[in-house]
Amino acid sequence: MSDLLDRLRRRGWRMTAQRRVVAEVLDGEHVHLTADEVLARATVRLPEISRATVYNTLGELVSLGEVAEVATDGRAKRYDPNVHRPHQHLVCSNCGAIRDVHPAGDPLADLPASERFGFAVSEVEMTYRGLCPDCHQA
Amino acid sequence: MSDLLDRLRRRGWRMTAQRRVVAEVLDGEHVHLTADEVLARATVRLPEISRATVYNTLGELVSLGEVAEVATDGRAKRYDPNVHRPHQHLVCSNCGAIRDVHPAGDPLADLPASERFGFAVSEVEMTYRGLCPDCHQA
DNA sequence: TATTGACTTGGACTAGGTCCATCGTAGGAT
DNA sequence: ATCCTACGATGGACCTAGTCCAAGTCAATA
Repeated sequence: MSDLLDRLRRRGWRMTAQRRVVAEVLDGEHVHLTADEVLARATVRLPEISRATVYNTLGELVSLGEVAEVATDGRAKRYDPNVHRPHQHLVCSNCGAIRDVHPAGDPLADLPASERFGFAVSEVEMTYRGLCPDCHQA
Repeated sequence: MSDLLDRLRRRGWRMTAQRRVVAEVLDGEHVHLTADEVLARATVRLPEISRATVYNTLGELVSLGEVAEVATDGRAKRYDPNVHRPHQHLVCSNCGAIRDVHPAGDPLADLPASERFGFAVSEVEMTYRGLCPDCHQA
C-alpha cells in the first residue's frame, strides 16, 4: 500500500475510488504529468471518472502539499509528486523534457532586503533551460 | 524618438501604425503588461487595432529579442521590455504583480555537472514568490 | 503613383481550466 | 446491517488566453 494514500487517510481525507486512482497514478509514475495525462491514465482504471474530479483532486493534493504544480511555460501545468525532496527543474528548450535537479547554494539568501520591495518572500523557483542530450545532437 | 523604434527600423522591420503603437506602449511603461493590457492601452491610441495584431507583434518582438515573455504561472503571459539588463522576477502569489530583481550569486555555477544529465544548460530563470505589501495586509 | 507582398482584420476555433446544480456515496451513528 | 447526511462526483455550460485563416489594406520600393 502506498505511502501517499496512507498519509492522506491519516489526515482525514475521505477516500473515494476516484481519489484513490488519481493518487495512485501520481504516486506510481515519477514523471511530471499534465492534468489531461492524469485523466487519461485514471480513465483506464475507472472509465467514468470526470475531468472536474481530476482537477479538484489535483488541486486538493496541491493544497495539502502532497504534490507541486510546475508551470514550465504557457502550456499545461504539470504535477510533481516528488515534493518531499526539495528540488528545482531542468527543462529541454526543444522538446520540453523535465528532470529534477538539486542545485547547491541558497537562492533565497541571495535576494537582499533592498531587492524585496516590501514583499514577504517565501519561496523561489528555479528553472534551468538548455538542450537535452537527444535534442543536442540533431 | 524611442530607442526601441530606432532599433526595429534599423533591423528592417516594416513600420505600421499598429506596430508603432504596440512598441510604444511597451517602451513607455516599464511594468510587465499582459497581452490584453497591451491591447487595451493600444486601443486608446488606435481604436481599430485587433487582438490578433497585438499577439503577432508581441510574438515578433520576442523573436527579435526585444522583449521577454514571462510566464509567472497558469495566468496570462506578461511581456517585459527590460530585456537588456539581465534580471529575475519577484511575483505576488495573490495578485500576480511583478517586480524585477537582481539577486547576488551565479545560479548557473550552482548546478554541478553531475546534476546536468548531459543537458547543454544555457540559462536559468528564477522566480521569487511571496505576498506584495498590498496583499500582505488584507 | 503603381505595384506588391508583407501586414492587419475580425471572427471562428482551440486548449486548458473553472463553475455549478444535481446526484451519489463513504463512513459515522444507531 | 441499515440509515443519514455532509462531503464528493458528475457532466455540461462557461470562461480566459491564445491561435488560425481568408480576405482586405497599405508601406516601401521602383
